[in-house]
Amino acid sequence: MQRATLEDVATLAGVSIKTVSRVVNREPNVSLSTMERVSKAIKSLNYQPNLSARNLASQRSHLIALVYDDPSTYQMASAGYILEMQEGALRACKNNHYDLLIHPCNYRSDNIKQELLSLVQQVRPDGIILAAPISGKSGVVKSLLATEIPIMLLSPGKKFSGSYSIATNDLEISSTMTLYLASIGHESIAFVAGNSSHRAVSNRLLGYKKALETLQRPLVKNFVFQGDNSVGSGEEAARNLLGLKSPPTAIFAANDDMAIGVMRQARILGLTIPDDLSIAGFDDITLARLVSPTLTTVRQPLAAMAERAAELIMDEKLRRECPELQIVPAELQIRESTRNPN
Amino acid sequence: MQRATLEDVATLAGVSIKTVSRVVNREPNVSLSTMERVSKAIKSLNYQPNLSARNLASQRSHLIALVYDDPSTYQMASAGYILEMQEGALRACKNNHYDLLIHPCNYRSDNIKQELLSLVQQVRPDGIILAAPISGKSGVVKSLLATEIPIMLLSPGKKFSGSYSIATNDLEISSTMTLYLASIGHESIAFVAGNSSHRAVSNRLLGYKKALETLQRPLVKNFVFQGDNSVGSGEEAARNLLGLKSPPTAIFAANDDMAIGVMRQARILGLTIPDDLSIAGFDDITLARLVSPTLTTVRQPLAAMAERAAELIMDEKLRRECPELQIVPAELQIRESTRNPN
DNA sequence: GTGAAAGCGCTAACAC
DNA sequence: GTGTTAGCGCTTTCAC
Repeated sequence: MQRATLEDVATLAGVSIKTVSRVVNREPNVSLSTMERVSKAIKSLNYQPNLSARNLASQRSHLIALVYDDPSTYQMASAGYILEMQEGALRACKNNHYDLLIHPCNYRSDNIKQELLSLVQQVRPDGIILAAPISGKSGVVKSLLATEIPIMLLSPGKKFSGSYSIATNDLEISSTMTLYLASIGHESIAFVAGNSSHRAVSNRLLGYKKALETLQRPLVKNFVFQGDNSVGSGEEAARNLLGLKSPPTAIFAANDDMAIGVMRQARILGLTIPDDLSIAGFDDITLARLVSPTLTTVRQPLAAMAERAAELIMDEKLRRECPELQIVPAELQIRESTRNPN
Repeated sequence: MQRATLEDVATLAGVSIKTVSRVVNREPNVSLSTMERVSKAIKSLNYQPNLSARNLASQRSHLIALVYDDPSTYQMASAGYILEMQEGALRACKNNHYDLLIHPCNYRSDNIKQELLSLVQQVRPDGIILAAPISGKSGVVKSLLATEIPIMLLSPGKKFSGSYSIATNDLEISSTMTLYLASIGHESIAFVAGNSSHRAVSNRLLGYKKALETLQRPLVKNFVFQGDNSVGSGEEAARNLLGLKSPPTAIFAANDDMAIGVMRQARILGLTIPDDLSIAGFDDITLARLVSPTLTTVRQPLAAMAERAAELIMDEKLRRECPELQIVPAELQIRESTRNPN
């Protein structure tokens, strides 16, 4: 199939290629009649602009690169996350005739910087979206900033001026979850903290603490268990917290994996969820809806965040008008694993 | 950051751009000494070829498009599949300096044909991988064939000459699974058939039948329940099959969702899995390893299939030498949900 | 309102 | 071995 070019269209419509280009790009200064003539020619030849040619001439690729930690190195636990981000980014792309290029890369790899630099310089995406935890790697972000394409950081560990950060209100929503547990009658609420290397995760502990302050309750040291984000550490937390002489009636874990560990261990200890113990998590992983009882948790609007990121890349005006840090609020997902105590 | 061009490198190395081009593309006819000089210049300028320019000139984009049914329309049940395909395709891409562009689209949409045609004509990927069930849509495949880029079909419903198909041995492996169940002592094995619109799924029923022939057992009509690939139809199948006056001791479902439905319903009926009933599925979805007991199933090597597809796109020679239909064998995943009866 | 001409950075075909 | 010359199909600048 021979694809039509601007010139073919121009010849057929009896105008210059520039005029056709104007019509294609919806630029002003075309009379209605010629526009119609050109439109007809475009349709009859089934003309489609060649992206490469357009990119070469205009220095835009109509491509967005989405970069995240390679799930295969993580045993696909993060499948839901990744698809959600892809979905959000794609939604924005489809509305704007952009395409999405995905580029998982190993967080731990040393040459990730070089790898992304190559990606940017060769493919020349119009912007790049970095998902956590890569969005927190200073070296990577900094070297990318030098390429002068818009850098979007999803839930970054820190702020990098020159780039845009899109994050959730981890602290506030964690506070809200804690307050929710209190509101349904829990007097003693424990917290399983996560690996503090991710800034977002440590903010969750701060949210828990803030809620206690709001409630004018003391922070009981024994009620905060330091986990490491793994299911195993959730189990350990449960053994520890439920072994206290006055155990909590609710446990809020900084991520779903740990919450599921808590759930599993609580059941081994003979407790019924949520009758004997309420459990809440954070992240809303796929499994959260599949365990029984289903897990009360916090849902990060990852799709919305990625969509926003993509929109900002595609719209320079929007970008200039918005702050470098934007918050997309998370939401409580109240399910079966929490209810009033006793 | 100003990116270097071939010309910059040529100037610095004191050669023509063609020579630099030769070095970059590892073409022959460059003396060792000039090659070294050029290499040095490339490094010092951190030269990276501009893909758009290369594409425009050479008619290759170093881009592969992966097209699949949009998971958001399916509630993300297929998350595992998609990531596996992406992973496989990406693995091949990384080895060859290609990039991957993903393009989910709604299977049911009417203008999917036009949408993919636009994708191909605008982005000009060097090839396109169509996942099932889109790989079975005649109209789509045919119109894509006209674009003359390599079309790779993953587990297609039919064969389309001119395109390449990469499939698993659904029939044989289903037979193998049935034989396996027989081999551990099951005398009566029921089958839950899936929606026959997908050719692969109906092949599974044929495999079951073939195994019965091999075993010289009669095909009991009541032992084949027609489901629709959903968990709900699995539950229905269980109610039906286990309500028979001589119920089967093993149930093999044509996909994991239905197997999980069977499992759920069997438990409601008071049966213990696998003591009272063995259950096997097909697909090895993420959930298969998460349910308890873990589900015996068949694993399609989706990553390997996608990888192979990508390799064929990137290597024309390979493509010419291989048959249009290639089989990548599936594997039994024996887990906890099957054991000897009684 | 419209068009001519000059590139964007690269590859291809052909000299030398 | 190496260089020269045309483009690839589009946008951009500027003239009309």
